[in-house]
Amino acid sequence: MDAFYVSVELLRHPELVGKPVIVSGTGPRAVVTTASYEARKYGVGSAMPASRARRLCPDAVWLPPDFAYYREVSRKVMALMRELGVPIEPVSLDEAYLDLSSVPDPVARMSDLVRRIREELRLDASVGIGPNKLVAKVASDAEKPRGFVVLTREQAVERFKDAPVRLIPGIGPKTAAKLNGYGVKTLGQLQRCTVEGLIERFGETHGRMLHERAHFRDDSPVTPHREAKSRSVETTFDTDIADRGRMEEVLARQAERLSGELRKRDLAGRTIGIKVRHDDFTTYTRVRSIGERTNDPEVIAAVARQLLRENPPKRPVRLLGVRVAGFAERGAAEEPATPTLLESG
DNA sequence: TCTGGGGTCCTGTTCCGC
DNA sequence: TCTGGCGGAACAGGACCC
Repeated sequence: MDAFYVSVELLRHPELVGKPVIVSGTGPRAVVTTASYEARKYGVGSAMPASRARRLCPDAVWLPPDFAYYREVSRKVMALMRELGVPIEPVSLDEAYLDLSSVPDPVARMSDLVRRIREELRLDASVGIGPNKLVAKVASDAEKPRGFVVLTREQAVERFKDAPVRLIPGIGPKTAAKLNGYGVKTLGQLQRCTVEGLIERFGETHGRMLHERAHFRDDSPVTPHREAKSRSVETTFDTDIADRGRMEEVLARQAERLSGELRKRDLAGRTIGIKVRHDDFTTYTRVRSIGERTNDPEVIAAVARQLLRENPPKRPVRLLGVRVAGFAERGAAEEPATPTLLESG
């Protein structure tokens, strides 16, 4: 979906159509969630500190995110997609892969889908069609907004050979900087690297992945349902806190919220963790596994508190978080009861 | 310029039991 | 009784994605 959160907001704020609109939190440490294409002209983009966005585009209209609403609209988009009757892998509220390999005329079906999304939901979408998820993903981004790009693997290799390596999902800032350090800036240059050379510099898995992706080879399946592995709640404070008692109160409240989310989904985990970010952005995490799975707010809070006491922050704290992982194995039978080892674990 | 929140996956290390 | 090797689980951190 194109600029999804902003576009959804424009449905209920039609007077803002054509204006620079930014969906973002309001605090001093907020970042931009989505910017309308008008705002992007000023250089505003996702994940940018809101303070900077405000300087770049002071006249933008600021809206706080309303994820409940976006979820509702997302469900309608996904429902239209599901009418195609093919495997669908939702990636996020605004993105999904469809396995069209069994469909006789995928281009026509996707044209229909985009038209229906536009007519019935008044929203724009971009489509990429290819022999695998990687080609489809890059193609879908290539001509946003309202893009519709169909490519073979060979066409993708040719079309993007002069693009920066960052174009490839999975090549982030660190990998791109490292590649640039070796003089590899474009996908064409990456395509000419030997797999041996990449493995030497990036390790077996990552090196091989870079080589495969440079050539737009990808055999990952469209996975309709994936089990959650962890669930977390974290908070960045408007101003740093140094008081240990206040930190423990925060952890307790987060444990309460997290417990609610877990119970809503009928999840419970054996591994409880905290995350601490100092004022200088150094971050550490600590986890502890306990004897049996839990979603009890008191138990989560007790372990979180214990972890914080055993690993006190060395500087003022800007972020605290709580996480629960280690859910039941998919399809596994209930674990036999084992004693909880809160103290010794 | 000063960096959200919610996730996944991978790697390297350490610990422990056999 | 001590030592060594091995494998799995747990843990910490980092890169990345939307």
